[in-house]
Amino acid sequence: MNTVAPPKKASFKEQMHLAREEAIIQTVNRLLAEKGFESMTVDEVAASVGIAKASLYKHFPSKEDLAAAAMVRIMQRTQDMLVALPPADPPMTKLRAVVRWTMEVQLQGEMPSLPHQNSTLRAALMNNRAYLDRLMEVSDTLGGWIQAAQADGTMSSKLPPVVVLYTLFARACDPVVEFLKAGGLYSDAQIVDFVLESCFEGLAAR
Amino acid sequence: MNTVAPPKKASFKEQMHLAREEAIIQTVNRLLAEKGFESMTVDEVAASVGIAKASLYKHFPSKEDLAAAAMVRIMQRTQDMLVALPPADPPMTKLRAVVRWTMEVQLQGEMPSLPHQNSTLRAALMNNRAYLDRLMEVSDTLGGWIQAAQADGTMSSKLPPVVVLYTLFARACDPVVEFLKAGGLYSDAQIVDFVLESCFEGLAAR
DNA sequence: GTCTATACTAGGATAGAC
DNA sequence: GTCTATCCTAGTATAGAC
Repeated sequence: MNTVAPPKKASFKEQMHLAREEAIIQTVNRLLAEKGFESMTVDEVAASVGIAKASLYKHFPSKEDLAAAAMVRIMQRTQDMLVALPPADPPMTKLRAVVRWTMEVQLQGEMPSLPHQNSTLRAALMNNRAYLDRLMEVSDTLGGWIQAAQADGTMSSKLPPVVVLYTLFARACDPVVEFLKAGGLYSDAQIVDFVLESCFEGLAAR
Repeated sequence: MNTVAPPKKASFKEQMHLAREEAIIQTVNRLLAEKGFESMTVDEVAASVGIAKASLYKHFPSKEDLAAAAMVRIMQRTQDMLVALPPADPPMTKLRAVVRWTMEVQLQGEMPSLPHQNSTLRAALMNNRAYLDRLMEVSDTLGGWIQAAQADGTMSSKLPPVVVLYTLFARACDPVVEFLKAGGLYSDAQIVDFVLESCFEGLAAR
């Protein structure tokens, strides 16, 4: 008996494996948001997850891969958020919702900060297919909405779409959010509203 | 003879000393802009300046002090720029000029990036009187202009002045500039115009 | 105040037992 | 695939001669 491999048990084991990796990635994500790639240490990740450092390296072959996995995950979450938006909404409404969402993630301390120009992480990401694919799809989706919004007259046509795209991406790591949060004068909801206002309406009076 | 200390020679020596330190700070400034505090190494600084690492440590007692000196210098440059603006210009004009200047500095590769939340540099700066004094004076000057611009109706009054202040500061390290520069599609002048446009006029059509 | 040489430590990665 | 123990490089900082 039992000459046939039991698929359920294998699947269970695999699920445990994936759950563990998910826990790791979540921790890495938080630490990346908190201190950035360079200041985050693998010891710290291991301690925070509650496993030995060597075990971490069984899951991910390097610190860069560890961080890249977290970056892929946030990109995936972004993609999921995009497809969950009401398709019937006008493009400008969807773009505002996107920025709002990224700032909420940031306020939760779950938005990993951009790797710096020279970072080894940047290089790793530029060779990471999973990351680049998601980044490209997100860019395409947003790019389409930007062009549509410019076409229907709700978005300024003075800026090339790529400039708008980068400007929206930049809001995901806007230090203004962090500063206002640290100041403690305003609620999270107010901070989101302020940054949205400055982003879309501008600083000059209308 | 020569019982009186020769002030000229002492001054010359001191000037050499200051010139050397200025060269160091300039190098540090560039490296901070290029790679950030964590990725910048003291070896690299020493090599780039062309002196031995131990000599560096005669000038500055630690890597943090080294970086802090560069941060003080950029703050000083900012202060100097502010006082050089035509006093008769309307406040909104001056604020635009400030943002334009910070972006030009960034495009020159001379704008050190903000230290991350958890960075040891951040802690050092928060204990650095020279830095904090300059930061506060710059903030006060800009804050005054912001209130004046809101009062004369050229700047939106929907945002608290401190939010506007942080938003302007954030433009000094806006990743949009870096991205557009890396893209190579636009000239420096165009990049500056685009970011200024998005910052003051906003993304929504007017 | 500059150098060469070196001490010391943090931190990324691995060996090898279970 | 988890652990403990260890390796080893990179990088901050210092000693000591000139």
